[in-house]
Amino acid sequence: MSNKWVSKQQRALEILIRLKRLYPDAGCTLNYDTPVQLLVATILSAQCTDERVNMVTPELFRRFPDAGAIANADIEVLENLVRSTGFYRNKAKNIRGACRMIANEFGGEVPKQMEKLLKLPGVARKTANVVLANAYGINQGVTVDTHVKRLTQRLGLTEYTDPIRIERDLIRMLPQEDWENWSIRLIYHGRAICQARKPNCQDCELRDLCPTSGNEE
DNA sequence: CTCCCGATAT
DNA sequence: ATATCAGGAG
Repeated sequence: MSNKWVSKQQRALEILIRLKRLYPDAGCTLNYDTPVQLLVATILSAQCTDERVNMVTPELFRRFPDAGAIANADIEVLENLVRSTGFYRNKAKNIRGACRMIANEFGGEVPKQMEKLLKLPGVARKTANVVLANAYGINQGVTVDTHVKRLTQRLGLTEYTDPIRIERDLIRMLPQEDWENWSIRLIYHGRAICQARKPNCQDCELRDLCPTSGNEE
């Protein structure tokens, strides 16, 4: 790695420029029609590919299109509909619990405040950030999922392993209007090139900016 | 820290 | 066989 990149922030900003060029059309890969549906899809996406989530949500949303419908659904029916996404008992309980709270306390709409979102069962910073950014265009934080965590560490932009602390580092380094741009493009890059098992550094356009490039052989 | 958990790639 | 997937709760 060249030593012309004196600070982590300078390197992060250059990486952001590259990512925008590499993935100009990157966007949320979960399918949904409403903020409630995005919230449900994001809860289902825990430790599961978006592709798999998109296989179960059409039937789920056809039968239970809004928060009120999911709130009143039979728990075993929900479990069977979401089973293939894994953690299906927790996920069924959480999406119903979240929809009950939304229907009863938030007028059937996903709240736009971080504090209220974090009260929903199955919703922590990562899910809240995804919903706020993609449904409402609100950049309240940086989404740190497994890909963002892994790539931020490999790129030497944080010393932490805790997603909350990693998010704090990224918030300091990046302009707020690019918080979601950063996350979604790192996720694309993590899926396509910098994979968990195989970093694929030979094909990586960020080689010269990455302190761990080439260490995977 | 452990547990939740099915589908898929390696 | 094992690691991993837009994590969260106890």
